[in-house]
Amino acid sequence: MAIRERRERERRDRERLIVNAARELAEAEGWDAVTTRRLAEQIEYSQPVLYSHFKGKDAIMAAVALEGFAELATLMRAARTSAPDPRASLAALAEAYARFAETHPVLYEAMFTNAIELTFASPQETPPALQQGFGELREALRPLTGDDDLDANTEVFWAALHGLMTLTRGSRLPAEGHQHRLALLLHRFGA
Amino acid sequence: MAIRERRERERRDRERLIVNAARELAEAEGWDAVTTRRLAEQIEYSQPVLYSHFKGKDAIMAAVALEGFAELATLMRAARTSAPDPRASLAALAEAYARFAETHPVLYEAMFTNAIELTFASPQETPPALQQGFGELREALRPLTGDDDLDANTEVFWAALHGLMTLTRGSRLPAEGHQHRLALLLHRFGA
DNA sequence: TCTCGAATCTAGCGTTGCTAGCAAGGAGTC
DNA sequence: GACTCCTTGCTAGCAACGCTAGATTCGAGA
Repeated sequence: MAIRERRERERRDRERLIVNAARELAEAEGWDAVTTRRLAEQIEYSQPVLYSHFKGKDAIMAAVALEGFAELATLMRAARTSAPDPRASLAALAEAYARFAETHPVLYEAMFTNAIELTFASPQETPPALQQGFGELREALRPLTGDDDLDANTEVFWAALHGLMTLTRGSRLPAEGHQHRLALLLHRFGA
Repeated sequence: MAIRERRERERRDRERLIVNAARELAEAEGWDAVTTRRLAEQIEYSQPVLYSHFKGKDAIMAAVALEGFAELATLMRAARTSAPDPRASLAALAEAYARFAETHPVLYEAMFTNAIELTFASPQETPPALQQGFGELREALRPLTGDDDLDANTEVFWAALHGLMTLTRGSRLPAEGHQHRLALLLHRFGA
């Protein structure tokens, strides 16, 4: 009985080990450096062990992405709730979002560019961390845009934020005017 | 003398052959299916020939992307100039942009998600087709936002448009409310 | 007709994600 | 306490990838 529990615990630990190794490797050298061989070496197990935990490399990346969603949601919540008024609230949230994308580019990439494994915009299947993140955005916008079309407005604001970050990261936009662009966007949404 | 010219002409033809094959293959089966082996087979030459034309696979994708920028710029110009007034102009342009991203998802991916080879936002190095596309957006916005911060406003509008398209394409946003979100964005920018 | 250089191919390197099939070792049964 | 059996993890290898070195063919110019 207790043996089974120990095994399950060890298994969970090893799964965390894999996800952590993948994240660290990606943050240090980019996703291209995250190969199944290097991951296996890192966790000191053989390659096939990875496949007893995850369906494939994509699933490992999805697990890392999920971690990212949870962290982003926490950051957004903190930013939103610690601001004195609705305008500052939205500004702080956008700032937190931007900072997250800047300081964790590799994580952001896994969350929004790769990893199509995760389901979005479906109340049943969308991971809670993702729904929570969207919820933070929505609640920050509510006082400024009203309840009409709140979801759609949230989606548009999020898309704009996301567009700014991806285009800047891929040097499609100069890093220079970043803060200014963020301010313009906030202005358009009433903050 | 004339022999040299013929050779150069044949070489250009073959380069076009490569780019066309890459684009067709990508549009038919996605970028993952575009391998140097399949490309070589398609153009009925051996693999190394590809490398006498392009530095590598990335450069071939960049060439396809460049084609996409030219087509997108043309479409945007047509949309912008054929509308009766500034508001309709911006709406038509956004509509054209969205339709392009929807009907050429693979091309759009090469232009904005992959292919970091191209230089953006640099007057000297940025390809003309790209500058022209940005120019269309700017001129469509000018009557509505004024000349203050026109470039930055254009960048924000473009980022929002881009964000909407990428998030929708990766099913991060439901396909359902797409038109509605587009309308909301236009409304925020005065159209 | 011969020579030389350019153009093109064959063959192969190192790496990738992933898997089949074998060996070890502990859990449960008599 | 000995014996199955099943789980667990490993070794080895497959097919495919981007890319390149070196051999080979072929045609232009002397």
